[in-house]
Amino acid sequence: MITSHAVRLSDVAEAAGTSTKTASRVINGDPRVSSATRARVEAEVERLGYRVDVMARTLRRGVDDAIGVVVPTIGDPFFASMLEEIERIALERDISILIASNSRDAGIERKVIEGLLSRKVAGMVIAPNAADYTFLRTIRTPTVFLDRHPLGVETGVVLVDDFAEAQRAVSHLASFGHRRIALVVDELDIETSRLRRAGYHASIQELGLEVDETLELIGCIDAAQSERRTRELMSSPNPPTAIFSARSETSLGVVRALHLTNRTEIALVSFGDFVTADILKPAITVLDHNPRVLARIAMDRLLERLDGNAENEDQDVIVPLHLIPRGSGELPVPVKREEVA
Amino acid sequence: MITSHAVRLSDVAEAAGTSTKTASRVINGDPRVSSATRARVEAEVERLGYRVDVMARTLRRGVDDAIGVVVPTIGDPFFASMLEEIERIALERDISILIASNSRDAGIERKVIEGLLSRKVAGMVIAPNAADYTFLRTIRTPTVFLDRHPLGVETGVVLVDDFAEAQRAVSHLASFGHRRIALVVDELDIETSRLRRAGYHASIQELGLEVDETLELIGCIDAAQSERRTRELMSSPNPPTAIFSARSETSLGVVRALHLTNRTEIALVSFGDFVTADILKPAITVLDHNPRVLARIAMDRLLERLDGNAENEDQDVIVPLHLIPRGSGELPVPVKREEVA
DNA sequence: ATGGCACGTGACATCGATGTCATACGAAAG
DNA sequence: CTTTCGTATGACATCGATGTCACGTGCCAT
Repeated sequence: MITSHAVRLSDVAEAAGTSTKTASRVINGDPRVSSATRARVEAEVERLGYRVDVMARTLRRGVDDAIGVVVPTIGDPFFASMLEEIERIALERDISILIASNSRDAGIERKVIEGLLSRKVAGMVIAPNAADYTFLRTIRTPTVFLDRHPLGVETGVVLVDDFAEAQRAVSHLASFGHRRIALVVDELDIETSRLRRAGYHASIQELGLEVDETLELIGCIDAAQSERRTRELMSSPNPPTAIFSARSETSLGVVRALHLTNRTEIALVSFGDFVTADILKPAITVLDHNPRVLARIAMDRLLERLDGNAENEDQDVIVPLHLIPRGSGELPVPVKREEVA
Repeated sequence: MITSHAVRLSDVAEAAGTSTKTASRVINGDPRVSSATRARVEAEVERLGYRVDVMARTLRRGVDDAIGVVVPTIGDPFFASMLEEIERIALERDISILIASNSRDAGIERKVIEGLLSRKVAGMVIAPNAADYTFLRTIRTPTVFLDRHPLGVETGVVLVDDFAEAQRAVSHLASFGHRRIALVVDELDIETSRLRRAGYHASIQELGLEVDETLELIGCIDAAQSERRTRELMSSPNPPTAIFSARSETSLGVVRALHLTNRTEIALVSFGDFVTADILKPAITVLDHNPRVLARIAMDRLLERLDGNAENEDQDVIVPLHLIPRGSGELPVPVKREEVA
């Protein structure tokens, strides 16, 4: 209670008149302790405010009971929700999690992953950045990858069919007559970016159109970038009539650009939902890329692996998405000025 | 799979033909090592892929070099940004952070804090929940509290003047003629909720009005709650003409309710900005409660304390807010139907 | 020459908890 | 009455890194 925390297990043991080993048995729920001794030890634990030293325990055991989670950025609502869900699940099992972000920097990512490993985490959930994961090839720590395939490691991943879903989104826009459809996407060294762009290309070609590079806004790493680029594009000579934004954070920028320049007649589909998307005018049509669902599946897998079950390790899990039509994706092609005149 | 990371410092030392102690000196940058020895050790570290065992080091040293951060929820964008900023700053100093959330549960919060302590973190940044922190009274671990005063611990806190800022926000609404102003607020066991409500009361009374309890939506813990309650309120016999929402997450619910029921003529000021607040129609007037600023100041304080400097420990830091008028807070009182008729 | 000193080095104990193995005891089996 | 066995317990080594302290060497000042 009112102790400056130097209470060790040996203090408890001494106070209870037993050995540290027996006290250790008690706090670990070992049944081979007489109930009298157990009671005495438990009383002293309570009285002295004993708290196990996780460091010492982990050193001895060789493995912590916490699991590590690595995401590119915590601020991105997509990853924030994912983390929240992972934490919720972990809490149910009474295991704690160590969260680390890497600021989208491969060097930092490696450093934080090595940090987690040197902390001897029981397992890891990683939402990969662009990095090379070859250095993880030899580790034993059960690891589940989320959202993207890791370079250099052969293992199953929990993800969505980026190619097909992107293709569907673009085709959705096309079905309302759009032919000049722009793409707003993050950097192409990210697997999901490449795949979604490929899906965009597939859909364009399916329509019998040529890909117009001026309509591809590549390298939009955040909302600010994508807002700026969208504004530029919209004030160019031949702007698009529809936009496919390949990530919810870029969508925020696109939406901001369109609203602030009063171009909300432009059709838009966002890969990933975001807050207030349903109350904007028009409300934003989205592919509901739900981070909580991914997190849940990933945690199921990890917990299974922690129980020694590695059966499904090599198999991808593909989560299907729903396209939620809310208005922005169903806007028709505006009548051209020339045709009016 | 092949080599588990069993490379110890003694392995390195042996390979370099020296003692573990000297190897330890090398990896810790102790200058009292001949450059020849240093080079040999460093070569072996590289060759063997040695990585220090943080657990062992921390056990021996008695203190980890990571710092712990505790927030109520990671999903709340306010705390997410705060975490991001803290991590950014920590990264600059090359110290890692352990993030733990407590799902707004006092019991869990205590557990996670004890977990961090038993991991011997160098320091903590805590955004307090409703819990009692008396149990922290005796710890030595430098701790900075953020956003709210902790019960049971006398220490300075980095926060905003919730009372005065709330009062200002409500007075702002009143200055546009509003007299029926509703309050949407989280649970009152949270200090910030109580203070912001008190500010609301102060402003109401300043206007010479009575507080109308039916206009107080208390206990809105998330956006869903606040949306539901706002809808109820708006369809009551005598609805307000303006709303003061005391937290950015409740504001999301209010905005959703108003938009989905086409009541966007209702004035609104939000305590705390949120994404897309500036592009809604009307754009939302906010008190810019910026989590990054708080985080930066808190980290400055913590880092200072880690350097042994405890001067300002007892002093609160109060961060002034800016009220950003965007439209929703400047809407006039609509002409009443009776007066029209 | 020699005592002092700085410097590089390593043997050893230590941090706190726990795995291994041995032991003491009483009960059941022969 | 002895052997066997199960149960409760504790002595001790151990996990990996590092603090303590002592030692040996070479150099300088006396």
